[in-house]
Amino acid sequence: MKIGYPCINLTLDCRSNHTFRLKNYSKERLESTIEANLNCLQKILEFNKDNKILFFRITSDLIPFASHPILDFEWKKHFKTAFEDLGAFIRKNKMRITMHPGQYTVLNSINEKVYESSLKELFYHVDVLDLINLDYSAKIQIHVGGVYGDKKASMERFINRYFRLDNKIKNRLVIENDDKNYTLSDCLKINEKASIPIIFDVYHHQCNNLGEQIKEAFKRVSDTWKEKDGIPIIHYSSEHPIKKRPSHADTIDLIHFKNFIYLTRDFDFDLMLEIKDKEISALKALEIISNDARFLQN
DNA sequence: TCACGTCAAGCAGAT
DNA sequence: ATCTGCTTGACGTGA
Repeated sequence: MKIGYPCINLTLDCRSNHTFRLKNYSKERLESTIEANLNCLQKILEFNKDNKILFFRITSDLIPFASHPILDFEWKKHFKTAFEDLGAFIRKNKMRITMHPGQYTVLNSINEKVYESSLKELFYHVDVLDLINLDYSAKIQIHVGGVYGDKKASMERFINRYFRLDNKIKNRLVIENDDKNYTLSDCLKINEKASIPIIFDVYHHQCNNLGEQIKEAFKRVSDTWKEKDGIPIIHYSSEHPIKKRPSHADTIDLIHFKNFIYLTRDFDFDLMLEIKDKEISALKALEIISNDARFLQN
């Protein structure tokens, strides 16, 4: 079991998600921004290594405007070596990496233009993970998408479009249950047809479910991950103590977390903590699982 | 130097 | 009709 956090490290004084306004776009500005982002990413990974955090989500903002028509800079060629170095570091330290395209990536959109730009965005994410030279356990996770008043048709549209995807994307793409539209049960139905692995988000499930208990859910979800996909990925958060659902907690609730770890003791998985204080909570979680057999076997 | 309106892009649900 | 949340945070203009 590896513990991870998404995109941003709050302890370090650098960010790997620097961007700028489209109206200020220039090749030079893009190059210097990417360079700063890659440098910071390296620092974050070093921090993670030093703190035994072996799971991390790379921000989609790593390359600003990567799928935008304005882009006129060959960033893949230009930063080839930097990506190779990152890859060597990640593989040497047996880290797991994921990426999560934003809310504008909607594979099942009824708007053809949105569908096309979503494909571009998926290729961008694939390019990053391919340049870093990671195996297919490095996943790109998306939600199923929009409902458009007809969930059945929208799920079928997702499946049909999934089948037509380039293998480069299919090898890495996974779906995650969301807090409003597509439940675990919906994702499992899609998996039956498309064999796409499912990231189970425990907190989303709490917000949006058909009554499945955690253990039952873990069993079903684990079966969707094949050998080449790596062990299952689980997303964990708990609800904010004051704000109403679906607000994520500001920091980890240690009692809730201990209970979760105990409940899932029969399963092995990598755990992404979607909690606002990022690595602070990840470090607390690590301490709790430091004597767990699933952690020790890594 | 700092505050605060705005940022490439979608969708659903609440106000 | 407009706002909010989603990975919400970072940019950048104006004072």
